Amino acid sequence: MTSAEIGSMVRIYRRKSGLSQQKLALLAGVGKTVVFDIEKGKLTIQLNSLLNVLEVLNIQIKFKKPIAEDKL
Amino acid sequence: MTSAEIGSMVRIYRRKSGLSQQKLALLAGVGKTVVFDIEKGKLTIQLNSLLNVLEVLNIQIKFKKPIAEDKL
DNA sequence: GATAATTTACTGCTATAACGGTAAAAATGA
DNA sequence: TCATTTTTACCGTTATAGCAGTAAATTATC
Repeated sequence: MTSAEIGSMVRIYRRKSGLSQQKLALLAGVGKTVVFDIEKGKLTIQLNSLLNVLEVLNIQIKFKKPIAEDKL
Repeated sequence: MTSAEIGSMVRIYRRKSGLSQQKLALLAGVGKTVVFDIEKGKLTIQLNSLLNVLEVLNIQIKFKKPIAEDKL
């Protein structure tokens, strides 16, 4: 999953939610520039900002690990 | 998935990989402080840095979305 | 087509993340 | 136990992300 893919995913689900970038930014507690940057695929945003935006959009992060933790 | 969970996950798989924080930082192209901060659950790290670290550890990010994109 | 809303793009400022260096604390191993 | 490695922590400096403001371009709505 690249940052470009993250960006287009955010855009798709933001629109699906009927939110403008500005409203999403407000709800996520970040500046509108950050939402714009995320959708643009910018790599140098804070994890913080991305997590807040994803939470508003109800998108959960999961990790596909090489080995399950209970096998370690 | 909180940043604290991300942090402990990184720590677990870093150790499993037999890497010190310093070596992981070197491989990921970030400073040792960043690896330390990630494991500590710091929220204000760059997405960039996290993605680089996860890639070294062979951990893939996935997203659980409210609605599949092909249904949109 | 005209109007309004939204997105894209740029700017300067401010806050702060990233960095390497250093050192103390903790863990590891001989 | 002693030595070595690793982790945790703090520091000053530098680079830059985030921010609001603005405006142009694009898209949507009427």
